[in-house]
Amino acid sequence: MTKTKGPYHHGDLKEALLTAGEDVLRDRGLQGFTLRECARRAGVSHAAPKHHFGDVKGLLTEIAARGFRQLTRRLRTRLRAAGDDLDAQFVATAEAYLGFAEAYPEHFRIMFRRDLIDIESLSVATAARETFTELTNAILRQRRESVIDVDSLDASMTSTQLFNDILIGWSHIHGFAHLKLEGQWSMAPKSLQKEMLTTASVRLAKMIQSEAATKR
Amino acid sequence: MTKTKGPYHHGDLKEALLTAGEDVLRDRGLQGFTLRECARRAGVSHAAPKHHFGDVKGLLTEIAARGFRQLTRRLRTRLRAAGDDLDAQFVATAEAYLGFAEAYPEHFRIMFRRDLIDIESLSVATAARETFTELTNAILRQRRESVIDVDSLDASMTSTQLFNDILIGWSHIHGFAHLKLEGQWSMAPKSLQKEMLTTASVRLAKMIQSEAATKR
DNA sequence: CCTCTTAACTTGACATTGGCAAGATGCAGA
DNA sequence: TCTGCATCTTGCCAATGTCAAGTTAAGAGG
Repeated sequence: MTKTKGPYHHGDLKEALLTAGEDVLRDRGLQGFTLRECARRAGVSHAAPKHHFGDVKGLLTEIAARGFRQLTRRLRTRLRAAGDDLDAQFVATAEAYLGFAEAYPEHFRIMFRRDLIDIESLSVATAARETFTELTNAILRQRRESVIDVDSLDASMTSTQLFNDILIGWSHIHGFAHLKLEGQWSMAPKSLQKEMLTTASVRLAKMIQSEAATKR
Repeated sequence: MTKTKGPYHHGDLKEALLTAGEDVLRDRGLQGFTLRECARRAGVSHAAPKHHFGDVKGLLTEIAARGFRQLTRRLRTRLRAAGDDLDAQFVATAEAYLGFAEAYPEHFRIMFRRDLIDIESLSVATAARETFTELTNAILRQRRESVIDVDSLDASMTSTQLFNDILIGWSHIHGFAHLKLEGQWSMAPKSLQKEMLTTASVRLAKMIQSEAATKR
């Protein structure tokens, strides 16, 4: 139980604390998440995290930023595997989002807790913008418009037509994932839930496609 | 700061602790919620809550149940004010849900936190079923089918058609409310957000109406 | 190679928390 | 009036977040 006489200077304590924090989240949950436990796992004293993150909010904020980056990666990976079919692409995005929420439930929780993290911090705001861009592109594809990069996000958002589609798309995907994560679909037959998401997502995808077509 | 020499037996401490707990949630947030602070506001000793709620999870669970009951009331009230127009009815449901989330943000948070509350408890499960029934009826109205009461919920849920509509409807409403609550629509022009929810909800309502009509 | 500034980390302390155990109180029923 | 028992208090413990002050060593400047 004694400290293994590591070097006084850790080398990369910031990184070590981040992964330690993610470990704590994974197997103790948000309730069991403590700065001191993170420090213990990183093999440093209980006050060591202060220098790198300030307080517990600072550490959670950086972990949340990692969550957004991971979510973005997942969205891109699954999209690539979906092929050229528009419906399949939208379903892939919805399933990737849900898959992230189920694979990293505690990350998902803190990412959407403005009281626990500093949502305005550079790292979170930047990472979240990247995620949001990916979701915007999911809608743009359904509308058969060209995708954008993160720098064009604000400009694109001035289109109320597009934003309305995004609102429908993100709310659908996020709402289902959040309710599923928190056990609110328990009244539904478990076997059908995944299939249900697919069916629902295809319906929305077709609606977005057809309404975009009629506007043309 | 000394205790004002109240009677040893409080009279209705359980109720007093619940309202005290709601007060703490309102002006200190979920982070600042402590059993001891609740006890202080109720004017009892720090261990008094144990007899009525066991631990902090027990108290939060009952507060969450109150949240579901309040949400149900709000859904019913706003629906009554919406008149006979189907679109207006669905918009009223969506706005009532969002309105609850904004009026009782901390309630909303704990209601959907299965790690903080006992989601299986009788009070929460019962209250949540009532809410879910109200949302189901919102969909049934769009489908021009007759509404149900809470006892018919399980039977109705065997219809995959209906459940798919519910999934779309609740995910949409809940997802928007949750994302709004946690500040994730910041990139959108604030002035348009309420209007945006209306427009989006009407689109979904019409989709549900028309698809139900073609199946007939 | 030496010094010395300073970032990186430790130690110790404090108020606060949740929860347990044991005791005090007084209501309700005999 | 007496007594059982739910109700509430007091006292305690380990754990936590954060702060202040001390310790270490990495690395820049000579």
